[in-house]
Amino acid sequence: MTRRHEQIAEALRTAIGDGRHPVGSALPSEAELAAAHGVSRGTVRQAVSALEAEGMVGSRQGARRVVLSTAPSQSFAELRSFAQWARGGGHTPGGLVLESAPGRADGEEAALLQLPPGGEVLRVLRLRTLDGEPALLERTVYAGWIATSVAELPDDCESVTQELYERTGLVFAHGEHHIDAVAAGTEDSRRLGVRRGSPLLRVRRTTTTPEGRPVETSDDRYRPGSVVFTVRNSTRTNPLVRSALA
Amino acid sequence: MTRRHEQIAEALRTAIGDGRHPVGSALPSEAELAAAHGVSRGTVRQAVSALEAEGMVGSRQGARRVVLSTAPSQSFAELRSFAQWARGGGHTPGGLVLESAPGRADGEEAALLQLPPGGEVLRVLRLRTLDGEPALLERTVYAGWIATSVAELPDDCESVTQELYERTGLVFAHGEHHIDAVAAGTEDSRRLGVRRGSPLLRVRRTTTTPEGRPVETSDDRYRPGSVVFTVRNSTRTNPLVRSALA
DNA sequence: AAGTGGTCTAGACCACTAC
DNA sequence: TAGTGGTCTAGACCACTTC
Repeated sequence: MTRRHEQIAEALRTAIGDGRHPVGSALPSEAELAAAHGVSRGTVRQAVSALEAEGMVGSRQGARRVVLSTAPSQSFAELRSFAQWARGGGHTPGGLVLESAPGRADGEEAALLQLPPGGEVLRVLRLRTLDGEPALLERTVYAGWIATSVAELPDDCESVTQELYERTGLVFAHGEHHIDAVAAGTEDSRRLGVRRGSPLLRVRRTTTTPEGRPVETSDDRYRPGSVVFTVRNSTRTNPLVRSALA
Repeated sequence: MTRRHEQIAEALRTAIGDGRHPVGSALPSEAELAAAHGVSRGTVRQAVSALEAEGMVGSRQGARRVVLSTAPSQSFAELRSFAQWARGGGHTPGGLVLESAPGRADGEEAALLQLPPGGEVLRVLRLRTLDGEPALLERTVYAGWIATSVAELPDDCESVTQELYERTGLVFAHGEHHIDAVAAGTEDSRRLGVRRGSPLLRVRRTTTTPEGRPVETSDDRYRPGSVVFTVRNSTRTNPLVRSALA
């Protein structure tokens, strides 16, 4: 990484992580950091604002920045790719395609994927495991233009994200996630090994390319006790919205 | 608002919202926006990076920014305060304290609130309603130093956040939220009017002041079908983490 | 080749905090 | 009152996309 602001951010993350800046303590001033790293104040501000977006430090005009958390940094890749996330946490991911069939988009799917009504899609039902235990059931709908490549993947493909990137150069860059809780249906309970009606964490998501072109939309159901989602936010960074249903 | 970059961001949000920049279209270049608003490029970049953090636009080096979504902006205040959030969406919030009792922090609570083991806390059980319907059950633990002020609030206080601000000047600035799904227990089901064992969305959160001092930690359980959480993210902005349980 | 966003500099002034 | 972060300017060069 040759970018100075990213180097400085990484140095600060390390210093916070190993206790040189404990939670509750004040960070050096921007001027001090600029002098220490031999850069301008603007570059230092780029670095600390990254930490602020990650929720690791807080700031108030007139006072020094405060360390809020020592937690490691997050990554979109980890959120998007089950396999990358699992390996990053020291777990072993697994995947198995249970069903895969071409079809036509219904009204909602067409809107989410920005396809014409009745456009071609590929529906895939995939079971994901964590250390050998069923963790979530994915019902994914892929837009027609990527369907052929997805259909060619092996059934036990561990990381769809990585395979698609290597085969087609496709990059996932943006995502929208809706989180709620539902009761396990018949298929959910059979596939995940839980009782019918037991609580599942549902995440409905749509992912797009860097250009904003939708690639897939999915309904993921997590077995309780296997996974927790965490959001860290501040007055300045507002990643999460709570929405009421109609 | 006298800040130029915030004015420009708001103008862009409006333009995107009313269709002058449809989803998928390109935004004007930074140079054009700077000229149009009579500011430097740096100020324009502050404005568009706010939209990027909100997930409304995407960007790639060398190409113009792309509109990803027309959704309105989000706010930490809305996430933190049930009442503010509800009113913003045109709903009527209600609140009722069911139980309130002083106590001593157990190990986990002491750690979350940065109190000594056995430190004084105030435990409050509160039912929140949306348009008259039970929406969530809050089990909140307040740090001792704010407990007196909380205990003085009326039982049917609509917005705890706002009342505490007006009475003590306390501001909530940072939060960490852990989201999963659980089955309704006996008390949950009675208070929320759902069957025992039915799925609830659980959010465990800790909130701190701008200085990073923890104020409260809470276990909130949402009735299914009443509320959805939404996260929008990008390669660049990483608000959400998925964590496996031990 | 021209345009665009990403990075970086070296200043300036202001609002707010801490003492 | 001195220090600090928030805002803003007016440049510069580079990597990348688009044509």
